[in-house]
Amino acid sequence: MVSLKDIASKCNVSVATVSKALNDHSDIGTETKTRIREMARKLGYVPNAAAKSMKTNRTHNLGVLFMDDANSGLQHDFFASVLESFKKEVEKEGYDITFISNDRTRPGRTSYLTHARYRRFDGVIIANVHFDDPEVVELVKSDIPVVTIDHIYNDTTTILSDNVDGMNTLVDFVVENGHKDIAYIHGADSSVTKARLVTFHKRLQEHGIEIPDEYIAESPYRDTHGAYEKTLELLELPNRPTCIFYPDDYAAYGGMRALMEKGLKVPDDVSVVGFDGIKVARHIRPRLTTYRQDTDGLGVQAAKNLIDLIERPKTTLIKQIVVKGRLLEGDTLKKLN
Amino acid sequence: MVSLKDIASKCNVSVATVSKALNDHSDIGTETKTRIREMARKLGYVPNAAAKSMKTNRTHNLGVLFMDDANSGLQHDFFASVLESFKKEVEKEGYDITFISNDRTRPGRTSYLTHARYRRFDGVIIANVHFDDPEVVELVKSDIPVVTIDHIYNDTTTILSDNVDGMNTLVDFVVENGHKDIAYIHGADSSVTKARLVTFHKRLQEHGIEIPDEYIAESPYRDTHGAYEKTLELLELPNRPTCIFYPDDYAAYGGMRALMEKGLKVPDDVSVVGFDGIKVARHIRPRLTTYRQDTDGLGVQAAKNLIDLIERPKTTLIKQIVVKGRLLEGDTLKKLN
DNA sequence: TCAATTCACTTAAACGTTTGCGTTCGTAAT
DNA sequence: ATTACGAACGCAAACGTTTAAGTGAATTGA
Repeated sequence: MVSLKDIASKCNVSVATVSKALNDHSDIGTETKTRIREMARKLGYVPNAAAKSMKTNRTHNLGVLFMDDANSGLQHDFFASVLESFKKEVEKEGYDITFISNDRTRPGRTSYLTHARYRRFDGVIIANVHFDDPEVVELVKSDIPVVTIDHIYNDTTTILSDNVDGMNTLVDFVVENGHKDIAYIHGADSSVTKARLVTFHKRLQEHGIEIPDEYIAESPYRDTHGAYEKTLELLELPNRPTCIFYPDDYAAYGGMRALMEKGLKVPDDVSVVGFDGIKVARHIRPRLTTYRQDTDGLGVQAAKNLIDLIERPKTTLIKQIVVKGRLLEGDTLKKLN
Repeated sequence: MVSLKDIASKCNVSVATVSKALNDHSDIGTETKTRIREMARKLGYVPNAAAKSMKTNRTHNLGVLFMDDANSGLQHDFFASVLESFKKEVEKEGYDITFISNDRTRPGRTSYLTHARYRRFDGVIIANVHFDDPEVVELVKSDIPVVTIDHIYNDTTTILSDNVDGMNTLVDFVVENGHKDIAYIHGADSSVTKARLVTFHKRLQEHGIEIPDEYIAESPYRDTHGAYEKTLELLELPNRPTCIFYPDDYAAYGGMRALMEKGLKVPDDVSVVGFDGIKVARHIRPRLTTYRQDTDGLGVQAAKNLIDLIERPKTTLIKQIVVKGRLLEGDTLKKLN
């Protein structure tokens, strides 16, 4: 690998001069600069990120931490989408991204924070984790700039998908279409779930609609089988709901399977509503009626804010940023009026 | 950040001794070792990857290059799955992964190879790119260990999904079920497409089945709309096929939409066969009959081989590794006999 | 008892950068 | 003719490691 030293000796100047020339410092003559740059190009010089980072204390590398229950990792549509747009956005500013390994079982592994320190990440984005995991908390509380997705910590910038708006939008839409008997299979306990569940009840109450307790059930996110089973239970009820909300689109497909097996048509017999707006859902019939989270917006906001936190710490304040999504009208909701 | 120097002065030993103690060299006394390690722990010492890599010329960081036509990036199911298992596998050996940025439009961007050199990746995995892109070729031809997915270069280790076996399996299955009029909407030109297409014709010929040219059409991978349109064209034919092969599962869903809109039932009127076995397909009814590529196997093989190439260059040879998938029997193929 | 060996540690150089400070020199101002 | 100054460049230290070679003391062997 050719280094500054090689260029220096070829050009009969000092290493310092080469460094300054390549970094366009003002105290190097124009003629010398071009001479040096020519030589650098000719020799195929590539700077060494490691050496540079030792002096500058900046790596231009960001850590990514994510890990969900199902261990689906990159196959998690929502997260993959957010990460993809995050990646594109930070690349514009010259940052790379590296995963913080999350294999908790490996012997000799290090904590998330230690891993982040080892690589000297300039900042970290966290999503889809157990936010009360002590290791996650340790990382969040550290001096490393952090942005979280969909979970609020004190003193940490968070990008939130607008779950309140999402649920309000869906409830309004469903009620406008004449539904009153609405069941909700919600996800496992978390701040996201709570926001949606509370909003669900609140908005329906505002519409003057009472939801019996039997209409509320819990099933993990992205668990088609769980949703399938809970749906079957709902169908046993004496007063069957006319519409079922699911924690996410995957779960909705699981529920639809249960309905089909029971000989019920969607949406003629029972309407179905998802949450997420996963890409593939647009290509499958019947198209799912759901709330599409703005994963692009989430990723871009996360990127912009993390970079601000890193590059302009004094003028950047910790904040919560809410990103709205939008209703995706499909074919799984029957108009009752 | 606490460094070796800090530990050294606290322990009244030299920096070298600390380094050796932490790396468990044999020429340090047991008592000293434990004393030093205790202190390191107490001070919260974390090694500096950059400094280490400068001396060792190894970063334990691998580059990932991928980029498809649709720019879907991480949202590409097949690739995301392969990458996920690749990631888990390399993490076992203490490697991290960093994306090689592929934003070709950014001003001041560097080539893939330059980026890889800048970060001093120990190795690189390449998938889903334009393999004839000069920049990709440059990277492949470099001295950096490379493993490619689904594309063969000379002198490069490649992990291949078994497209021949996949197509044979599908053809056999379809023929066994009595189909003779089989159309194939294949993907855009590539080595993968060619392998599948050639096998398609060959195997059918072995079964004594002749496929008219009108039954063969082209539509890009993962393009539901393209598949939709091509399907409509197929349906205009005087002798309608009884079964249609698609380039991938997404395309198959696009095709099914066309069939539904024409009032045709799947599989009663027309059978549909996909290729990929994307996760979500298992949760949607009707379940798609398809060939599930072993993305886990591909990722693991890519990881193992890349690490071999890096760590044991003299005893590792360049090879092509074929990973078989398996038939995923769904509900979209009608038994005609 | 003395040389040879082993043990436990230190020295110092090196990896490739960046950067504050110093030096040299030609030119302009006094 | 002296002083002052800016332009252009070099010096050297520093970042945090690793490692070959060196050193001194204790142990061993004959």
